[in-house]
Amino acid sequence: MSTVPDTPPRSPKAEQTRQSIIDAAMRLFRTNGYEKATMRAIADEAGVSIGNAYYYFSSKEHLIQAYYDRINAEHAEAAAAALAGTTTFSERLGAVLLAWVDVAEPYHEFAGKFFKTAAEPTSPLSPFSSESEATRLAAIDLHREVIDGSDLKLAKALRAELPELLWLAQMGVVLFWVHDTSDGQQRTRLLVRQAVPLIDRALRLTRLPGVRGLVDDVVGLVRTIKPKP
Amino acid sequence: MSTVPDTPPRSPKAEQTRQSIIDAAMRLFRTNGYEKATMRAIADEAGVSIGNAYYYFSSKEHLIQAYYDRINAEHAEAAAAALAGTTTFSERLGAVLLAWVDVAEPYHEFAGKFFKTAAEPTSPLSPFSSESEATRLAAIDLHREVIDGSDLKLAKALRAELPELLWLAQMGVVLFWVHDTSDGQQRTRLLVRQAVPLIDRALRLTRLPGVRGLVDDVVGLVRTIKPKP
DNA sequence: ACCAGGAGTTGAACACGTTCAAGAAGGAGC
DNA sequence: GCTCCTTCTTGAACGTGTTCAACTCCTGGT
Repeated sequence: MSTVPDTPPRSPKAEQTRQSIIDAAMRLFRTNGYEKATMRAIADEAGVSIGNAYYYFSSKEHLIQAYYDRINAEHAEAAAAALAGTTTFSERLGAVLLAWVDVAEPYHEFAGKFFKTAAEPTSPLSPFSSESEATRLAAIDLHREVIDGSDLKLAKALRAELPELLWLAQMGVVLFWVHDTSDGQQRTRLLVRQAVPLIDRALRLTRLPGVRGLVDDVVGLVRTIKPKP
Repeated sequence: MSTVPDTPPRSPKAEQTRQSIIDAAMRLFRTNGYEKATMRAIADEAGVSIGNAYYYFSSKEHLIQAYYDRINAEHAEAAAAALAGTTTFSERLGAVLLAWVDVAEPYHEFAGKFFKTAAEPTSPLSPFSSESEATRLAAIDLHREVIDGSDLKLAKALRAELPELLWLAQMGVVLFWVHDTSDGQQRTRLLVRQAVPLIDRALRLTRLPGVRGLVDDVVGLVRTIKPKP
């Protein structure tokens, strides 16, 4: 769930300091927003020196990662709860996506700033970066669970790639969400509610004679394009 | 084509200074990269003071806009040339997308920095922003031309929305491209070459009995979700 | 010619993220 | 106790993007 710490914890004391810095950062991000929460202010709030904050987190961006992890952890929990008792694919996918919108809602205000940072390919916060691999794989696994616990019948090849594709779709939802200025991000919820049944129908169509070959080729393309061999 | 300048030009002299700053920035971005090209260095190269550079461009990010405009202008030209003489949809779409990759190649190194700026929803550089509407509409029109000049036969509703959807696909290519670290962005070119025929096939499948209803609903969803009325 | 007022220009100053040389604290082996 | 080494901690200092009060220059009106 949690990504690899910047520096491996050595003593309990050190781990405690590490946590207090994260807590301070969380508090200030929430109350003051991203820009106002300077490294000096965070270090101050945590009762340590600036240099010490940098001893544990090699950059401000790395500090934000803790924030990301928290959202992801909350989502994993909320999604698990929402998945319990649902069996249809539509219900399950919708539950997971809407759970994310719910969990992320309090963070929407600064989400733009976070997004900006995460968008840069070299940033450790990028959803495609190696630093966030653990988080990414966990999220993909969640979608695998969505599929496995459902009634969906698919060709083996597609079934194998689908979790990653659904995760990509989720990233699309996030992109839409970040730009969504509607009250309570209603438009994003509308998008999810309407798109999910369509995805369901589309997936069930993949077994159609004329469509099948195309799907195989799409899967082949995905495999060609995916991360380095 | 060109977006609104940060400050409206007053005197010819001022416009000249403005241009010399852009030129200096271009030169330093190319030779030194984004971070090394400091505002002080740019101002120095342009023969003006730091404060003066900020008089014309309210931030370093705003300087990038000039780059954005240049890429778009070059692409429009290259795409028009590449489209001449092609008739099949695959050829035409591929030509436009590959032309973009070609045009953008020299800028790939610091594209991540540009992307970071453009990712923030409130940024005028965001491809979804109202400030970049003119550029966006021009790009969408380019895709309309791709379709209109081709042999593709589609339902009217889909045909109407397709240019925007293709533009969205192009944004997806850009996203992939930004993260593509392969030599000369070969992987992006591979993606385009392989994905284009698949898009072609998928579009031709939309007339299939079982698929048709789904496509109609997707078009309906797109219309529901699109920008505010 | 003069003036008023806006356009254009300047560089010192500010706050920020980050680095680093220096030191303090802690523990393992003796 | 002492020594040595690693872990942990410090704050001054650096370079950056950006701001701003003050300045000069230019232009139109009289």
